[in-house]
Parts: sequence; structure tokens; C-alpha cells
Amino acid sequence: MSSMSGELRQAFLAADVRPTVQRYAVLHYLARNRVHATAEEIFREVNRRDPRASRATVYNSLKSLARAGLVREVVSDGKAARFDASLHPHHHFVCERCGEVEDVAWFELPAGKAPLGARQVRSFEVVFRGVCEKCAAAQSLTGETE
Amino acid sequence: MSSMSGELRQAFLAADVRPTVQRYAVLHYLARNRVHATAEEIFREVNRRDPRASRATVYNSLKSLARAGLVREVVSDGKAARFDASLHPHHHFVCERCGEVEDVAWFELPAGKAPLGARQVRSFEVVFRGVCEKCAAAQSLTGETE
DNA sequence: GCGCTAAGTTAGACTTATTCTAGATTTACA
DNA sequence: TGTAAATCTAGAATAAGTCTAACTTAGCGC
Repeated sequence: MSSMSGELRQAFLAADVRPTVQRYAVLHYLARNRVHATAEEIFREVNRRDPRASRATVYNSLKSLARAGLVREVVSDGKAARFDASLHPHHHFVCERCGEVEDVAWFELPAGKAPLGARQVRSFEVVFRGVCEKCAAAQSLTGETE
Repeated sequence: MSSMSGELRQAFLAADVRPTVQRYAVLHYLARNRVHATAEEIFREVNRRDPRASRATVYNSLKSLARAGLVREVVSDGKAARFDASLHPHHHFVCERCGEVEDVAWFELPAGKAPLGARQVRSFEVVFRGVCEKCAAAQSLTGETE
């Protein structure tokens, strides 16, 4: 581990995750590209530059990072899991028409609303489902019913 | 389609989904067993009784039922998708320790909180993550750190 | 009821996603 | 540095989900 820039370095230290070149590359990719990437995409993109990471390592890294809370698995209807750097919290909107997952700006939940009993909550997110702007526009144009 | 009992029959009619023996069996299983089942589990259980359904049909049925809103795909960290009869709305709690998904009683979100723009929201749910009661108890007993 | 057509179902081959394995490398720390 | 524990690699193995082509059923008009 030679050079790791600010925020990410902090994140690794704070989360007590062994920083390895490969984990860094994975988190770096997710943090830089605000996309909901599949493991396969991350694998491809990370390997376009130098530090190569095997497929298994991408999966392992995502798992470690997720356990540490640096990355989270995002809801998705497809079969492949999708991931998100979770350095900055946000909610999600899933389009039932095209499957796209969009970020929704963060807002808090009113305290005490949720009947959670003795469970220890470490994080939460709201997942909205419906029709995204693009699909809504396409629908009204063609007058489609379904 | 000969005999279909009350609530489910209504659900099919209301959702304008062609009622088939197989779809009925799938929805029936999910409605009766408040579990977050994988497609594989549903396949196995449905086929223990009479109306047999091929694997592909279980997947197709789940897809149709989900599109119609009678079933929903539940968050899950594992690789296999999990499903839920969504006749009665509720939120979810995911244990980061054991992976278990638990239901959380329904509550509304304060109106106007979410910055959703022109998106058409048809449903939403809150996903909490943390440590479930059982895992919390196990942890405090053994004094484990991680 | 009868027959037509579109929608749905079947088994199993196939594709894609994820995990496993065994040996080579790297990290943390004394 | 030297060493043990953690991590990485390539590729084989497994699991999840989709596709295909032929067969069945539901919905609807007569």
C-alpha cells in the first residue's frame, strides 16, 4: 500500500479494514463513479488500469467493504448484485418500467416512528418504486396503457 | 381455474392478472407462509402438493405477480432473490450479522419529505440494517468484538 | 358448450453470477 | 527485517436465472 488519497484512506482507517491495493481500487472506482455497478463492471473497469484484481478478489473486496459499511449492496431487480460507495448517504428510487436505480437526496426519518424493538439499527434507507421521469414521458407520448 | 379462495381470488381479479393454477399456487404459498422465500424454495414447496410448476414457471409467475404488485422482491444480501406476498404492506429489517430478513410493522412517511421530482411513486419501503435481537444477545454473552 | 387465439406452461439445455480451492503474495507488527 | 495471518490469483465448480420449441389452458364470441 503506497499512495492512498485523503477521504478513502481515512475511510479504511476508520473502518478498520486492511487496506490492500485491490480493495482500494474497488472503493475508489465506486466513490468516483456514482453508478450502481455490478461486480462484473467493477472487475472490468478496475482492470483497465494497473492494479489487476481477479474476479474472486472483486467479490471478496466488495464483501469486506460492505461488512465495514464503506460500500453497500443496492436493491436491484436484475439478477446481478449492484453496489454503491456509501460514504455519503442517500435513498433510492427503482423504476419498475426500465429497472433503472436512481439516487434520492438524503432525509431523516422522524425519530421513534419505527417499531423496532430491541434491534440495533446501524443504518437505513428508503426504497421508492414507481415510474421514472423518462419512462413517464415515453408513456404519455405513445398513450400506452401498459 | 376451478377453486380459488377469497382474498387471493380478489387479488387476481383486481390486479388483472390471468389466474392460472401455477400462479395461484405460488401466491398462495407466499401468502400463507410469511417467509422471505427464494424462487428455489417456492419451487420445492409448491411441488410437494399437486399443481406442479416447472422452475421456469415459478420464475415467470413471480415476475407477473411482482409486476402486478401482488408479490415483491425483498432486499437480500445473498445471491438468490427473495419474495414476499405484498398483500399487506410492511417494512424490512436486515441483520448484518446473520443475514435474516425480518418484517417491520408499517408506518407512513411524512408527506413531502422526499425530493422525488416528477417521478411517479407507486410504493416504497424502509430497509433498516443492523443487528437483530438474537445476534445482539449472542454477542453480549460472548463479549465478542466482531 | 365449442372452437379459436393469445397467453401461459414444460423440461431441460444454456448463460450468467458467485463461490471455492490450493498455492503464491502481501500486510501488520515485533 | 522475519514471521504468521490475511489476502490474492486463475480457473474449476456450483448456483441462479433465462431461453427455446412444442404443448396446454384461459378468455371470449358464437
